[in-house]
Amino acid sequence: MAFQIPRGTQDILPGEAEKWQYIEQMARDICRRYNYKEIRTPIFEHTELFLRGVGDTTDIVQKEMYTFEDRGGRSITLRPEGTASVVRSFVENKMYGDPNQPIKLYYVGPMFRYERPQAGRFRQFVQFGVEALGSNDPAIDAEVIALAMEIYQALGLKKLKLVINSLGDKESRIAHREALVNHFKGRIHEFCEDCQTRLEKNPLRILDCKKDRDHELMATAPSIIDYLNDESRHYFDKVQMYLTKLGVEFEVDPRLVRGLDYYNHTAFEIMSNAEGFGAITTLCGGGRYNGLVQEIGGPETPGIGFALSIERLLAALEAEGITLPVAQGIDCYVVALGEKAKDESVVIVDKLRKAGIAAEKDYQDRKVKAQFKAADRLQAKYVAIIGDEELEKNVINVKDMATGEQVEVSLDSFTEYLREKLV
RNA sequence: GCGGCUAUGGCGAAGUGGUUAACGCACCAGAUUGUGGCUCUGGCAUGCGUGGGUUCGAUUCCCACUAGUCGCCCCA
Repeated sequence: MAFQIPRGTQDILPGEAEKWQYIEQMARDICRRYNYKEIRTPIFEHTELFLRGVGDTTDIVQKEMYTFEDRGGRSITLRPEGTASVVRSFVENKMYGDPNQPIKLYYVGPMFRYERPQAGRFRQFVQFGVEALGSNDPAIDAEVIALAMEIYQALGLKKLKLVINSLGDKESRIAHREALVNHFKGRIHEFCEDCQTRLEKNPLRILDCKKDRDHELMATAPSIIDYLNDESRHYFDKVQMYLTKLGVEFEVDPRLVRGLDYYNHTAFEIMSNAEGFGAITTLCGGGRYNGLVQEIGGPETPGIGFALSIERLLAALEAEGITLPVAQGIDCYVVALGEKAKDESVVIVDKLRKAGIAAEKDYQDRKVKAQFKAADRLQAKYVAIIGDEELEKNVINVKDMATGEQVEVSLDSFTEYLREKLV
């Protein structure tokens, strides 16, 4: 093959693209009802934004960002996620000055990560996300979570699990981190190499380790929940209270963590329980990031949001055997016989189309039989047959493909006739 | 960045170190010179991911590359 699609990317072909449209439309509609407005930001940003937003401490940034130099020598990065850009725009456009607080935004679009493709992971993938900036009310946390759940439920997914946790505020996090380090420090040599580096870099991640899962120190490790100060505890309680009031079922998982410093308080993930879903079960991740706006150069502004991948959403739908109600067939296929009729058929389909009817005709010079087959393949509800006989009488034969019934209709009233039939 | 497995027509899938590379689906044509979904008949890969190498000869053996897939690392 001469050309191949770049690694980790995919073509979304007709048949598949309709599902994307359906999902995006559903998400947009839910956002409209929750009063979240769309924001469109560029697909690339100055690398510095992500270094700041995501944190350059980890080697992830070096390893997994799609970074390159443009012709002007600037370091550019294809956005790996949506939040940094949204916050940048929030600050740059001074949305913090808008009287309509909180600012509630959503976005859909491609994101890029330079990683080895595997199940549910691509180099270009599409995320849908929302961000609510400017409110410190636990009710907005619950709202954001409920919105995410509603998207999945509206699409018919049943096998969902919502887990939430609180990372507390800075004070709580520091206390917890210290406790973790003390807990593992003495016997860290009993753990895997990764965990030994994690102790320094990110002790929270030790709790996630698959290899050392059964180590006795794991079960007794200090839980963040026990280190929440009164304010954080209270905040978390309120979030749970609101979720319960909203009828959103959840599970508290103290092991659910977020690596970056500006994350605090609420963290949540929505996972799929569906069988045969593979190693990756997380569909959606979100949390509160009260430090981020300031980090990006804006005034101290609280924020919370989530992002979900459409690819994984589709995989979850597949795993649950859900078929989206996407329209496929056309309304009418016009079969033409003979030169004159063929010329006339061009005008006939045009009339149908302008009347709002999805119509198609043959362009391959096929015989009648083949034209019918084509109509069948296109799942045409009706086939209209026009030939010399019909032309002479100024009529057209209309066949209902489901029943096989065929009636003769005057050419003048044909469009109207079909329109009534299709209602 | 690391490891396992894989790569044959539009799709699925057999196969062999040596004349014409099974079969199924789809598609096209005919049986039915103006009517689909069923049936029958016929057609449809100068080539077996790409590039090298071994060999008298490779789709089949070896190497590299590319891609897919599963997993590791990590997951903002």
